Amino acid sequence: MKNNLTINDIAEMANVSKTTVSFILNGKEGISEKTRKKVLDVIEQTNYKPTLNSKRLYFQKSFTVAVVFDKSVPVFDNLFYFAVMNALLKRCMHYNYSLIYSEFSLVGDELTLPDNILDKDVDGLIFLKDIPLVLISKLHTLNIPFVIADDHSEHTSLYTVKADYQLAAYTAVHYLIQQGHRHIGFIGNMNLPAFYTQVFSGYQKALKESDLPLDLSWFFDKIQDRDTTETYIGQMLSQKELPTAIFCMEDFLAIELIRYLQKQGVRVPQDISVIAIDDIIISSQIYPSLTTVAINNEELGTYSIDILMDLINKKETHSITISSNNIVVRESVRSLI
Amino acid sequence: MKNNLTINDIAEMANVSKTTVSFILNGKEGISEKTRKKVLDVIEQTNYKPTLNSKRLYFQKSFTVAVVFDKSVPVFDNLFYFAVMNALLKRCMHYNYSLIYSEFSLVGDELTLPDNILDKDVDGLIFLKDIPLVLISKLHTLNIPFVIADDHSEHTSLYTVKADYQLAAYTAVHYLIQQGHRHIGFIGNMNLPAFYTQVFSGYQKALKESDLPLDLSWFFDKIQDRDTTETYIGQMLSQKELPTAIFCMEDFLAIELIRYLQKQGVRVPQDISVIAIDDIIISSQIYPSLTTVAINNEELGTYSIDILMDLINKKETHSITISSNNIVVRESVRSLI
DNA sequence: ATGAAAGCGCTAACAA
DNA sequence: TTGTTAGCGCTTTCAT
Repeated sequence: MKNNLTINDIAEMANVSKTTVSFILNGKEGISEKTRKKVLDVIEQTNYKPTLNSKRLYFQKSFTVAVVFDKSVPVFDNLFYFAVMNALLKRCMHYNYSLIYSEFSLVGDELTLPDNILDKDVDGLIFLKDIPLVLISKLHTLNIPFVIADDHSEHTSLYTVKADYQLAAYTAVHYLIQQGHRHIGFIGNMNLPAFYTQVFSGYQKALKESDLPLDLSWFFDKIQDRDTTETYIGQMLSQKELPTAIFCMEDFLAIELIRYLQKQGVRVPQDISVIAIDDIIISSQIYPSLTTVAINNEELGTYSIDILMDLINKKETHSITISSNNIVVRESVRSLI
Repeated sequence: MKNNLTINDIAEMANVSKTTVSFILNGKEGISEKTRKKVLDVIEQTNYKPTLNSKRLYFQKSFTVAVVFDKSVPVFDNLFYFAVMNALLKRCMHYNYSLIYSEFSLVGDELTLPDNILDKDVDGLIFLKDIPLVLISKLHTLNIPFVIADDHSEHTSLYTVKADYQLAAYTAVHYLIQQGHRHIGFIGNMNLPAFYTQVFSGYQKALKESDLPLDLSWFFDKIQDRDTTETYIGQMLSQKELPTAIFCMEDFLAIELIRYLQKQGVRVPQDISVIAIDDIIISSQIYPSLTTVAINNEELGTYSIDILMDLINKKETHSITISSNNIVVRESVRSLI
């Protein structure tokens, strides 16, 4: 039961040269059916598997890509991206690539990348969500191909897979209006300006379409963390008139909002409806479960790898934006009609 | 700016042999300070990095380990393990190993493993949670080292890192008793018999210690999925007398329980307190946030890699059980005293 | 249609 | 203390 058969062993056993074996393994032309069968028989019997390490050396490639998380982002905020990872993995397997799990950090202006990236021991990188400029330029000097999945920036020189968040926001707010809501609040943050702009524009478009005004007393776009969330929600709840529904830029904001409303004795959706964008794992697990616009993380992952493979193989390729109007109706929105 | 410097280039530039360069790179003895400095200068100037691919071939190792998820387990149930992954990654980097993200599936008796495992393109594997017997024997015939993190089985021949769930359960229930609870329900499942046994024993021990009886009308250990959860909780709520607190085997059961109780208008913790084991990410995000016994996923990950490295390097090693009595007090338990 | 031989970038036994 | 040399297991060019 020796397990370390090499191509030489197979060649010997089949009475051919290793070139022949190699040709057969790689499906090349110019081998007679007879020898092909003979060799394949030996391979079958011995259960021989060529090792990748020789190929890696010969081709100067590692046949791995890394998905690189931002270490400074709390794991909770990354929930959305864990779903993407499964799509990445699936697509990598399709290309016979391995997917390595990795992370970078940027504290102050101190950028840290793992050794396997610095040593160029990966053929390409996938980032999730916008990445800082210093990282982009570092990657350019390293000359390593990368794709940003769920990018929100407006860089046109990068390879990205984006979701259409304007459409997603429009879809969410339009749904609220359909359900009879006329007083619709907004909760968001401006951490990612381009993202904010898209979402706000979708929100605004839906309001305008139905001749609804934008009421600033229910409009909070400077949420930073849990504390500011509480402060702003507190402010909103102290108004004489409350919105009947609140649109949140991201599920995780909505989850915090719901948590806070419940804490204050406000019932969701009886008193206030809540809707958001993303459809992260836990949105279906909280009470009330969250009505939201799903972002197709399967597509996000699949296209990212496709583009990255094109880059690795020096093929022509291009960025993609996926449509995002798939509303997932759950319990957090009440119908007023 | 040619990027593909090899050890030969460095040797040439420093006027030494590549052996010398190799020795210096690997910190071997027997090189004069003078040449060492000379070579290191060249390396510094050129920013030369040896590529791993040659080493991989020479050492017949890939310098990667894979963390292998069970594909059939819903992502939500894996939330606990995503936290472990960060510890795995950190420890892998410490050993200069890459961590590849991977999965297996077992449908019926059809076991599927990814090619990079079958081709032995990883040096070792980490599994999270108990794995099926067919997989264990497959791994043995493949002759690939593996460690099971958070195993609950009683196999003594495997390398595992376990948490002390008996202690965790005892800690949780003891805490409830300390808070004045005398009527404590139990919700769990028997999917993993050994796990169940441990947890039940901890629950029982805490009750017995305070001379509290085990009331079977509040005892449900056959939870399967959401539907059975609802059924059983329904049964429990229809009793004339209710427990003041419920202990759940896992956070995710507790989260479902809370969701269901709220749906029925039962307030947590005013009407019923809830406590569990795990401390998954979302337990702090729901309302009320969940009081639970944390399992130290940092240790779980770190020790798993340590053991795996010992196995890979053919060093003597042994399984570990980590202590687990760290209670995280949040909002879901009410004090009765 | 098949084989001989060189080489990918390292490590390490052996020689000097 | 340093250099020469032979691999590690593949792919591929060039002969035959």
